[in-house]
Amino acid sequence: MDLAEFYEKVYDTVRLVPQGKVTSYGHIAALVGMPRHSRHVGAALKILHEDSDVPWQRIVSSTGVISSRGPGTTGAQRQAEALEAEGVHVETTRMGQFKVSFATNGWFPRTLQEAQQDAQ
DNA sequence: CTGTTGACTGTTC
DNA sequence: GGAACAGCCAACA
Repeated sequence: MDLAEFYEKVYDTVRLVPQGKVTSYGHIAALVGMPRHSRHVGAALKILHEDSDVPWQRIVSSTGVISSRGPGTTGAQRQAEALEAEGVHVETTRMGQFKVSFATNGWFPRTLQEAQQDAQ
C-alpha cells in the first residue's frame, strides 16, 4: 500500500463516522489496517480542502482532547464549534483544552465491516 | 545517510 | 488525571 492509497482509505473510513459521534486517530489507523500510523492519519486530515466532504472534526486524540496544533492557531476552536453544531457536547478543561466524552459520543467499531454497517 | 519533526499512543509513575 | 518517557514511521532538510 502506498501513501496515496493509505490516505484514500483514511478518508473513506472517516466518512463512515456518524454525525454526532467521534473517534480517534489511532482507531482510524487500526480500521484501515495500519495501527501504528496514527500520526499519519493526522497528516492526511491536515491537507484536506475546506470544502471536502470528509468530516475531519469527528477525529480527536485517544484521550478525547482536541489537539491544539500549536499556540496561536484556531484550528482546535473551529473543530470544537463544528462538533457542537452537530450535537456533540465539547467541554473546556482547566488548561483551556477542548474535550469530548467517548462514553457518550465515542464510536469505536472493531472492524471496517462493522463500521460500514454502523454507518448506514 | 542522519537527524528532526509531527492534527499520535501506550505505559509508568 | 497529568507529566515524562519511549515507541512509532513517512517526510524533509
